[in-house]
Amino acid sequence: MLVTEENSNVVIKEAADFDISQTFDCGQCFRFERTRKEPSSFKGVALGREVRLSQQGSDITLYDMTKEEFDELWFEYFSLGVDYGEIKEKLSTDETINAAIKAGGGIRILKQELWETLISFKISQNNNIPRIKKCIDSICSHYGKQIGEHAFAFPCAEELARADEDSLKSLGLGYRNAYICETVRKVCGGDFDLQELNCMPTPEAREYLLSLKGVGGKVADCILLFGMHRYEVCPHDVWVKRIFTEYYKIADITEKKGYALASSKWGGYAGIAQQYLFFAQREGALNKALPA
DNA sequence: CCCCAGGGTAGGG
DNA sequence: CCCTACCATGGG
Repeated sequence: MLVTEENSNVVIKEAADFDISQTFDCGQCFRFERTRKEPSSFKGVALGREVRLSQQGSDITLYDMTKEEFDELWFEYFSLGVDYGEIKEKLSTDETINAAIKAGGGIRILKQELWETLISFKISQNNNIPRIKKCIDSICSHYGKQIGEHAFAFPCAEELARADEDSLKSLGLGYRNAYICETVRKVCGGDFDLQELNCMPTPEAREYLLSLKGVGGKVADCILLFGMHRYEVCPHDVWVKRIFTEYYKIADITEKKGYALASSKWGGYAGIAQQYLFFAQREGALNKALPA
């Protein structure tokens, strides 16, 4: 991988194990939209900034960016210091996961902001991805700082606290509105500390997250994986349940059984395995795979 | 009218 | 520990 600055853009050459389409379409983030199919191009907001990027082969261009900014923010955001080749090799233990890696091996787990991840995945419960995106966009355009002509940053807790519950509810959050308001109050009042959360060992961090209304096991795991890079955490969602049942022939999957199975099969990278499987299953790429 | 969506809560065994 | 009704909202 070689990173250079050319004509006010940053260019990553020969980026290994990185496909921006797979990375943005695997359901880990909700604020990037495709602008062109070929070459694959995306536009979105992260870390309080509007980003445009495109990919041709293994080369990726980030527009209107300096090398300094890339080094400071985006190298970590895209997890470019993580060796996914090595991870995939360790995960490659049966036909099903191999098929998933073949389909989504360019996924990188982004290092998203913890606060945004927390609120975003509270919204995700019993909801679909297009509508989750719509809710988050609406929250940002109403309460976030404007950072571009049509771009708004994700609002911090204090900014969200200015919204009364009725105004927030009008954004289509449904019953999740009350959960979000409670978390906003706790964070603003110092009763929930994100810095502290970030420093906790994973089991304690999970328990701490579960103390928030509207955060159950699955949402907590998404926050641990996508906002804190706890790669051993395997979010136990409906798609993974189906995969365990259909391809690994485990009947009556409960949350507990799912965690135990994921941990024994994929160990410290169970969360990354889950991303490959989730993506591949949604793309229909597991159909031809043999049962494990 | 139904079902589903990257589920969680409350309440009961 | 497990099971279930219910929870707003929108799309198919």
